[in-house]
Amino acid sequence: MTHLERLCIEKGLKMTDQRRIIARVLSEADDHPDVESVFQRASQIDPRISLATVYRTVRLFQEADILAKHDFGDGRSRYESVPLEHHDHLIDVESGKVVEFFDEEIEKLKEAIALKLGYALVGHRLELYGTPIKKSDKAYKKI
Amino acid sequence: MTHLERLCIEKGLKMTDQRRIIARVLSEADDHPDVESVFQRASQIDPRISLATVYRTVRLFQEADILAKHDFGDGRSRYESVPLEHHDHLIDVESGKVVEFFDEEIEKLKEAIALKLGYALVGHRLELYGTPIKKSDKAYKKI
DNA sequence: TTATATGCAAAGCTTTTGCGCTGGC
DNA sequence: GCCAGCGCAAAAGCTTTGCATATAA
Repeated sequence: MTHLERLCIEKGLKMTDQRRIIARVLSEADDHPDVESVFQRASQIDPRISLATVYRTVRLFQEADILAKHDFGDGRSRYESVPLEHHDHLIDVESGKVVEFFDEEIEKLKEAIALKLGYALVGHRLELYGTPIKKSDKAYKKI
Repeated sequence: MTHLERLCIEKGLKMTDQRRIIARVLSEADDHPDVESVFQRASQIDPRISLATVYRTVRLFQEADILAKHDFGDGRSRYESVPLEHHDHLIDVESGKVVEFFDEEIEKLKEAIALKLGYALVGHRLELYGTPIKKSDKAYKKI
């Protein structure tokens, strides 16, 4: 049983074949697939699945807080099973590759800034967009 | 002449009545309007304006780097004239209010993290989502 | 059994685009 | 006068939904 399926059961969600398959696809993904990709991967496992169900299921999972929705600026939503430990994303604007990172210091700052403004932090999103540094680049000299 | 119109001229953009009006609406906005809002405000100044032109114009301004596009997770894009100094956003999830803030330390960290990962930072987005802290809240005690 | 989930196709929303007309420069 | 910009309406892309059928509990 996959990680996400276990979480579904813990949340008391009714498990259908479709949900199990979608949970598996999302659990096994090491990228950040959009709905279309999830649908394609799920269809390969079982063609008896519809795009509407994928949309309904990712929404369900999201509302159950076991799936995170991201928007990397390309017009569609991308998904990622809620990781054990939080992380942020750096998007390579040349290749579209997504690099995950975690920085303790920046996490503390987020909390502190919200507090200073009079808010309790309930969510946060940080995305960095960058181009790979090559030795010839000016930026490389900074290192 | 509004701030944004001046920037348009500096960038050498051809100025039509419509662009001037849209620039004015965006310059005078102290919120983060979506295209529909910009269209409505512009229409009040001059009804001879179409939604398509608003879309084309915000895109043009964005490509000229004089307008910033945001996505606060409600399905449409929100716009803000590029501020003199960069800032991030905290979104009040109860009221939808958007608070702008700037934190030197977090800005430096963004750059440093990208560099550490081998990237030159070309863009970044930080949004905090929070609920207002009342004296009765548990979080209030942290202050 | 009974409420809930699914598939299909239609519709909804935001955003883009083709085309003939208008208007800056 | 010419090329870019505009309005209009159609279409495109992502996502949601109505309805009849199927299925988990």
